[in-house]
Amino acid sequence: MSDKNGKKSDIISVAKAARVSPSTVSRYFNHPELLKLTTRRRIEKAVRKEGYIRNRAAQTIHGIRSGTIGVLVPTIDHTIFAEVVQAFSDAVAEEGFTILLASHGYDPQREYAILRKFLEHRVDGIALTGLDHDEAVFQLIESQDVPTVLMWNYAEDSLYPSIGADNELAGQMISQHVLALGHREVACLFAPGAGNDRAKARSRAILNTLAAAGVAVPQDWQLTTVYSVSESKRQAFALFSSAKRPTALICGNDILATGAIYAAARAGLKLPDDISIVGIGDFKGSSEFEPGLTTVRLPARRIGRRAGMTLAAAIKDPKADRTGAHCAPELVVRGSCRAI
Amino acid sequence: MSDKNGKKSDIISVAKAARVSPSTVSRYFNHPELLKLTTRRRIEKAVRKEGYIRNRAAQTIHGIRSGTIGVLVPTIDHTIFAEVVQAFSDAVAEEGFTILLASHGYDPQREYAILRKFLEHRVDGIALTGLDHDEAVFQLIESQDVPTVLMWNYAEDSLYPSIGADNELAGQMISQHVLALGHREVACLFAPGAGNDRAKARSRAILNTLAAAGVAVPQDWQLTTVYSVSESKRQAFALFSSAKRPTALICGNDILATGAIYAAARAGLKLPDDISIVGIGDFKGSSEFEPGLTTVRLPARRIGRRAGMTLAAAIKDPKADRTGAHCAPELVVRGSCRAI
DNA sequence: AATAGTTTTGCAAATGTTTTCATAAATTGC
DNA sequence: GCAATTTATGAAAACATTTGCAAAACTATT
Repeated sequence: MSDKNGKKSDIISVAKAARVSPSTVSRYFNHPELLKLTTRRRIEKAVRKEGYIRNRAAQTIHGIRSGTIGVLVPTIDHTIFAEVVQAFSDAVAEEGFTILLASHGYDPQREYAILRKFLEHRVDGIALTGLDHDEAVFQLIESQDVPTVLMWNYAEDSLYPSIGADNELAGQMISQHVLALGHREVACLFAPGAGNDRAKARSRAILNTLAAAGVAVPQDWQLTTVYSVSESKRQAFALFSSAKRPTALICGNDILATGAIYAAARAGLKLPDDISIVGIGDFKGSSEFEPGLTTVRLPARRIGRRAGMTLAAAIKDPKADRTGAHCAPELVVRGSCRAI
Repeated sequence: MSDKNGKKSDIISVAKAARVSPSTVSRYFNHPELLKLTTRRRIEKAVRKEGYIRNRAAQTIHGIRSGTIGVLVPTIDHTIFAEVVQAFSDAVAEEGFTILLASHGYDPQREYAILRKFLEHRVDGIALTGLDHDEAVFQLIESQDVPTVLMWNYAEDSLYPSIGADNELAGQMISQHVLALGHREVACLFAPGAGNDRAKARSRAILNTLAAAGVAVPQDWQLTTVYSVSESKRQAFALFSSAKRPTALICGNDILATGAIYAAARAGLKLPDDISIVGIGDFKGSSEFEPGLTTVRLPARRIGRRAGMTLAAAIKDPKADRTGAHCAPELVVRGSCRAI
């Protein structure tokens, strides 16, 4: 706001320094091609001298885009979301947008409150995580009609363009693989479904696919644990220490699988001879375990990038293609699951 | 901007609906205690009916704070930064701020450009990662005098309040531990120091501490690798497969150590009997390995939270205490490093 | 050198708020 | 029931810009 002399530097002070009118300075930034080369130079010098920095807030009240996009994720510090956010941010940065980032911790109330905040800032677009959201959330978006995308999960009939993987399909793929390898004694380790349609879709699909093949997962082999290596390690360890052990453990995501792998090590079980473990996600590092984790890749970076590009396009051109995109999951077979 | 009827809804339309003047509506939001209860009710109803959402952009040009803080990290999708950002975001959210997040990928040019963007948005505060930045960056901050904190690394004499761990000390601590356990054949695996004062400080301290104890690390045992499990695994595997093996490997951070651990598994080496491996960071999950990773904890969450609180305080009260804070690193001894 | 045409610039209104100051309304004391 | 306070509201200026329109400054043409 102030240059080295402490004077505030606005478009007017620049205009004075360049001996032109404020309008001309405005044009210098917004339509430079309308200016004579010499005035352009003069203004450039004045801008530098005054240390002037454009004020987007003042532009925004003229209906000009704010250049911000609100990104709302459950938590930032989970590999998956961090990757999506990184890719998203990079993609929209190329188009000149900056992201407002917030996390709601799976709390619908907070999600609504944050969304309101985003709208107060007059974000040009909104990216939410997952398909399911409070009715109030959708109403708010509808009423303000801000371009919106839903990331991470994919469904053809989602309310807003969804860009992500079909989590149901992912669950199906991994269980089919496990079945194909001959496993019939299968346990599951899921993330809690509350406020998390991705987790819900996966566990549903896994259980259904197994059931369809005649494999029923007993109640005490259906474990649920928060998204955390240590928690899943504890749970899996308990499972492995019990009298009857499954031949395979299907985990709702790779983090859970990581915990399970460590639990197996602690329990003295060798992968994949003593126990098969699979995950969903193919997070950074999942390929590096010894043996590598068999999983279903959900292309986080691709999703983030694509979501960002779609949203940026929708903002720049309201008539742009607003259909979602399915970033197909992909079975990645490594050494952690063997045939029986 | 528009309610369900497509009419734009601003403070004036609300005023009309409530049959009061715009000033009164403004007061309803900013100084509700000045209003009569009945008018307050009337306005409340009108706001709801019109679906009005405050416009921070319009407030901001009145010199009112924008309610945003610019956070600039090298990359978002590395555990450490994700954790810091999460904690930071939570802390400032409590004070009503939303973060503008961007990553520069260790490119000073981009850092400067992003900073400018932040300032265009009239952020109320800025959080940068690390102590070292381009002269231009500091000049820009200086000229706009925006409250600023430097996160992650700590130094008493930093240009702006720094809140983080003393990375030099961390490097010292881990190498002292390794030395104390009797290791003399020590190899190192560092992250590249370019544009990364944290990495630089650590490797410097490690080498110095070892040297001071009379342990010289031969050139071909000083490995450098990008921040990636797969890369460090490759490098460590090469090291472990060579004719002469060190008794201990000190890694610049836990991610690198993770790769090294997998490399050991692949090379058929048992931890800690055949090789000792240590890291720096104590990232999520480092405790769960079998055996757990001996490392130096850098309290990411505490740093993020503290940085957020300090910055928020500095914004709200320009005379607030602006000294940094040292979140001391802490040696965490687990099973991955044994005495010789 | 005058005219017509084109390019460049400035004026003034507009944007959505906040805030100061003044006025109107309500409350109190008598 | 009236003046003196106190409280609640409105009018208008201010904030930092953009933009439509008109005026001024150039160029090209004759």
